[in-house]
Amino acid sequence: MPRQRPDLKVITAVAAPRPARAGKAASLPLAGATQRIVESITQAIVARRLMPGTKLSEQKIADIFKVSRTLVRQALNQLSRDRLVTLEPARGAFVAMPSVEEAHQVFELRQMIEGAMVRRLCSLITDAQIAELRAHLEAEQAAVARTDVPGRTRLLADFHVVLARMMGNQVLAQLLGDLLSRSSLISLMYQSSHSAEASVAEHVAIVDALEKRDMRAAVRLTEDHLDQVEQNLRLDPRSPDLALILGSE
Amino acid sequence: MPRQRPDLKVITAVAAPRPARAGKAASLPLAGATQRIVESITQAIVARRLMPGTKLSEQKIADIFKVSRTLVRQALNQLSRDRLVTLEPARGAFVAMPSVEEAHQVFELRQMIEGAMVRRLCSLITDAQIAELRAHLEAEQAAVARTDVPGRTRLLADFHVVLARMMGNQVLAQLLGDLLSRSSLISLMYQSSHSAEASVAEHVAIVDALEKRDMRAAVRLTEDHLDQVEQNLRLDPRSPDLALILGSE
DNA sequence: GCGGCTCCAAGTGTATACACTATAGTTCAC
DNA sequence: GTGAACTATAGTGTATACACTTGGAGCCGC
Repeated sequence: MPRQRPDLKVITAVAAPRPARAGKAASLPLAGATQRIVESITQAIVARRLMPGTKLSEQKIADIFKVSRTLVRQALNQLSRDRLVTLEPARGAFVAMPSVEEAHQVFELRQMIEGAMVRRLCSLITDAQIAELRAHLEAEQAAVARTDVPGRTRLLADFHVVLARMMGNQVLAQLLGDLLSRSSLISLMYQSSHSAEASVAEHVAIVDALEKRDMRAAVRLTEDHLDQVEQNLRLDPRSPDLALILGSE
Repeated sequence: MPRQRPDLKVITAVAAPRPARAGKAASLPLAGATQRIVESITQAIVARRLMPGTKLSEQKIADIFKVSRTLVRQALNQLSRDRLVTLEPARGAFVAMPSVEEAHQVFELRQMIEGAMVRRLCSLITDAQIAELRAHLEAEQAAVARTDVPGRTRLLADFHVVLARMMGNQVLAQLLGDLLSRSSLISLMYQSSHSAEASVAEHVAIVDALEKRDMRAAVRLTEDHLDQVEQNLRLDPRSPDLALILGSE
């Protein structure tokens, strides 16, 4: 059972050996090394390879990435601001364990933002963008059909980011990206029972409403979708995840 | 003319000489020293004591706060994530100079979030909270009356944070706090011509609508208010702020 | 035998040292 | 005299060293 203890090897130290950046600073690799670590750990958390509560030892991570603790600390600080890891003074960094309250607040905020987003999108969206969404939905369905769990998880989250990008608002897109990472961690904490099929169906309904430019319906469907996702988390009883808390050492 | 070159002394290195923290960790001074630096610089920017484009030399800041560059770098990294400072590789940290595009996106996002916030607040707000808002409005009016520019600027921004806090959603409150810091920097960049009196009047109108639980009006007034603030920025022509760009060295 | 204390190891928090990049000042060639 | 190349300096980027806190194993006292 090679999955017993959540070992840090799961971080995988990124496959891409530095894309040799085309011109000078292609997109925004401002702090190359640190950013690579942040993205690897973020990926590991979102892809459910790092469990909440797992300790992130600075030296171990430094060894994995072949850098000094300095850069690892920078990365952990960034992740701490994203609320994906918690820093306990003089104790170390741990994969965050969002509280029930925090989970609720994140979903409430998403509902507010995505509701407003879809409302505006109804007036702005182009036919080409509708087509892009349809293509995305097909990818979702395909991933569900072949029971590609990591792929479908990513695609289901990406749907929301794609919508954000269509607003042409980078500030919004980045914010929603952060919230989705947090949501992913929350779903892992409180094992979601919301079936992937249902999510896909709800996404389809939203796109249908967008295509018809039915603002009222699109907003309602978006809010309902997020309600569904939240309602299907196991937050109600006081069984926040005993197995996780105890299992994480 | 002691205001010629934007010297870093304006940071003022915080007055409180370490409150000797009562018990052990009073509220949440997780990373005491670093956080102190972040807050001092944030305050300096929001209070318009640091101009956009000002270089933030690591060693100078380290000397001011009597710490090593290590902690200063941590602070600058955090500020960079808040988009209050820009890090240029191998060149240093500078107070951010948000683009016109970014300014627009920030205000659009605020409109989405605050609109949704006020909509929900209409159903949730209590009479006591209305009273609290009235008290805040009086403070705003008082600051305007005595032409207390720093005070009124802070109070006008705080109004929005107070609304966020009334939602009882800390994630929302922190996000809006960050967006308001960015907005403050934007207002400084593109010298707002929106009079403080007008802002106060618009705030009053919003509270009036909240008191009547008139959801439609409250949302519209909130969105209009943010439109007004944005429209009164000098973004339209291509005079982004030549004086600032050239004046900042 | 059980509870508390002391001492030790592991790991974080901060400071310092060193390498390398960018900028400005100077010099040289044309 | 102007412009380009070179050099020197200042400042950032990363690594390493050291101080201190935490958690635990072992020991002693009760």
